[in-house]
Amino acid sequence: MRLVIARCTVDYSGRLDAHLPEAVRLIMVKADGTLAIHSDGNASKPLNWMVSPNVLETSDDRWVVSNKKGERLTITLHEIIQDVTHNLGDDPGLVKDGVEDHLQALLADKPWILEEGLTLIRREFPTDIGPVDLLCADANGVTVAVEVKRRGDIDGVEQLARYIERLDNDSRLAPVRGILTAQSIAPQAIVLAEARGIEAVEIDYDGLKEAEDTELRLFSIR
Amino acid sequence: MRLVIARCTVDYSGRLDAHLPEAVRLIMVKADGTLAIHSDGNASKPLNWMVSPNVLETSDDRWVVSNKKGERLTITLHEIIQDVTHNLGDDPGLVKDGVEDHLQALLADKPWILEEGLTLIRREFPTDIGPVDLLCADANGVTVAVEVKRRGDIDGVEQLARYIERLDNDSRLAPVRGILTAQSIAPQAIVLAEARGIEAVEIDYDGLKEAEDTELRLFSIR
DNA sequence: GACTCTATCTCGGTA
DNA sequence: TACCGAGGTAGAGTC
Repeated sequence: MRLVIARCTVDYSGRLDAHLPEAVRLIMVKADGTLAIHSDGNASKPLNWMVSPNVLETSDDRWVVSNKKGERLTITLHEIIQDVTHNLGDDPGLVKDGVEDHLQALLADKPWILEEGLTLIRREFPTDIGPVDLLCADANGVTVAVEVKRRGDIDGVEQLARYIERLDNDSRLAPVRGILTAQSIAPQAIVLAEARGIEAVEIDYDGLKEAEDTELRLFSIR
Repeated sequence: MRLVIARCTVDYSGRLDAHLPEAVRLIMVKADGTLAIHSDGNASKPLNWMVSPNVLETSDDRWVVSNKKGERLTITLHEIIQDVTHNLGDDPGLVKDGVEDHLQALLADKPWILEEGLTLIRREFPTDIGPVDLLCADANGVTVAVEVKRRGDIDGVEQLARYIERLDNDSRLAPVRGILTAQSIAPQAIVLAEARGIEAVEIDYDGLKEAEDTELRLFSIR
């Protein structure tokens, strides 16, 4: 990683046009070529950037970064205050927990947590307006579309309602019920879900994970 | 701005839980307290971060950043390789061109680009669920609600459908047609728009800008 | 402060 | 590769 502190002006032309007047900024160049220009205040995001893959051409006072899509970032250097390079090496990467995907995987594995007798037909069931998180069948064989969210909001209810509308057009699936499930569901979302005939089910992710671990300890050797 | 290159491990607990194993990384601390941790590759985004306002407590080998919302970032420093601080000063900020607002302004000026005979009634026409980008009348005097996006997605169709539903309640405006317009429109959005009786119109912003410039050259002295 | 909407969103997944 | 949805979205504007 190369870190340059410099007084510079910047022009970007690509998905939009943007210009940065002369000021002192940090220019960060990562090992893969990703370049970012940061100011000191009022934003965690860079002012300007160009992600890898790209081509960087440098002369004494001008850097030009361009990519295949025809985007171009031009940095004019007026004064270089510091210029250091460090080899950071590979990063083992981030370990995340508690996101929607884990919830979905967990519920795909054990749909009966949501409702007794519920069985999985397919995860990410495709429709022409996007995939339904989980398509299931209830104890009576009725199709159930399940939308999994980390947090249940009005958007999630709307999204599920759209899917149900689509699925109901398929005579092999109709009629279709809906369940919105999340770790916590906003009161407004519960109201809207009721109005739409959709069930809202809060689940305890941490509790489930624990149960999962217990089960693993019971049924497998680790 | 303070730049620390250090071998470190990081734990974040807040909107999710995340952990970074030991590795050499860049820790960037901006003047406003915003902190970001970058690796050297494969991402323009920081691995972990905490935006201002926050509180940073530092000891020799441990930094703890926390905020009011109960989020907490813990950095354990195993080896500090470099630690520099620069005062960058205020940044004059970014000048942009080509975003949704420009499209809207352009279409407000020349609504007939979308459909022959279309005239503007009002830009940002208020409803009780938010403003309609452009309210127009077609060649037959029928009200047309126009939603302008840089990119047309399902959300935009829903948004426009909600506005139309609202406007149709106003006997002075009903019946109301809808046009979703964007530089590019997703296939799913086109499907949903058709199902909702909404037209989807792609427009060429660059071409229009050029036409604009030509027109300016023809009709004004610059 | 809470809500809404845009974004050079970024990022990961899948067809 | 392109498209699509999620995000600790961030950030800006409005109420």
